[in-house]
Amino acid sequence: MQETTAKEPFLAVLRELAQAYHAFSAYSAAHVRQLGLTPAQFDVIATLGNTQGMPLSQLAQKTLITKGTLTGIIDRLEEKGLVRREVPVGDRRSFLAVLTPAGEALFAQVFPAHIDYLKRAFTEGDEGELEQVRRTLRGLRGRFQD
Amino acid sequence: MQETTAKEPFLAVLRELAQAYHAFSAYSAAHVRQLGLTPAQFDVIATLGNTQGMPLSQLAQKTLITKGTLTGIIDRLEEKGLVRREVPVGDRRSFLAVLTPAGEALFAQVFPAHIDYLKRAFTEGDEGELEQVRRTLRGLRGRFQD
DNA sequence: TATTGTTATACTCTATAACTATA
DNA sequence: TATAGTTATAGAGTATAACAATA
Repeated sequence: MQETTAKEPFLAVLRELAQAYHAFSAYSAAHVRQLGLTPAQFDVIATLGNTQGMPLSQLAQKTLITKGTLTGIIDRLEEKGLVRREVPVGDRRSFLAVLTPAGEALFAQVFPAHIDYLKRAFTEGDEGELEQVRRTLRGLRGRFQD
Repeated sequence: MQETTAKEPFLAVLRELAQAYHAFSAYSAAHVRQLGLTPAQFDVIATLGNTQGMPLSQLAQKTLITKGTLTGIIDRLEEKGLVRREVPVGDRRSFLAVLTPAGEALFAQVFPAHIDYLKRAFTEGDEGELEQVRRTLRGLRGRFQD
């Protein structure tokens, strides 16, 4: 996926996709780590924010983290006192992952700050253009998973 | 980066970027692992293919892998007999990473197959569209690193 | 039997920084 | 001093499969 050739335009697209994602990741992670969280941990906090909690299965779906890995991430967030497991009524096979008060406080404090940080990369007011970019990416994703 | 709000269209874009990349990664990695390589190892093999080898520093740049990690990856590829380190004339601080004959054979065998595999996601003949997608991604990347 | 999540194993990759050898 | 790469440390994510509890 390294050499861009005129013969394989789709390779150039994939390389750009990887590089765009990498650039975004590095940009975002630099900020997240200052908060003492890994990107995956931040993702979980951000996903649980403003919810009543959700089953680990649903959390795994939303964060794109596999269930085995998620167990470890939730463990570490529990150690930090940011998340707790709650047994939902009606199905004792599962747990809800829920933000603790400390987790909610952290979310309220750092999530908007992170959004602002990300937003700095989008200074110009290109509204309709963003919608077009979003559609383009949606289409690209669809090629690999539909 | 989970909830898409009309108020923050750029968040929707970033979420799509993450999901598009994730979908592509999963699609590609499923094939790569069948070859007994990790995605990072495949990336190195693919980058070294059809070259005379290159300094680890350059390889790190191209693959987006940091130099510390690259040391370990090259070590494992050396153990597999696919890559060797070569001391270039004129600068004994560095090494060239070079495919061994076995590495070249593997490259010749699996690289085109992988390209074909990836290509299956791009069945329609949308030539000019791909160029547009590439430009869109290039622009998105630029927001985070320029 | 199927589902949810945990555990175990064994690797692989990551970031960071200190370190060695060479330039 | 600066550069190329290695090493050390510590943590985090991956795949896979077996497992327990519940449905």
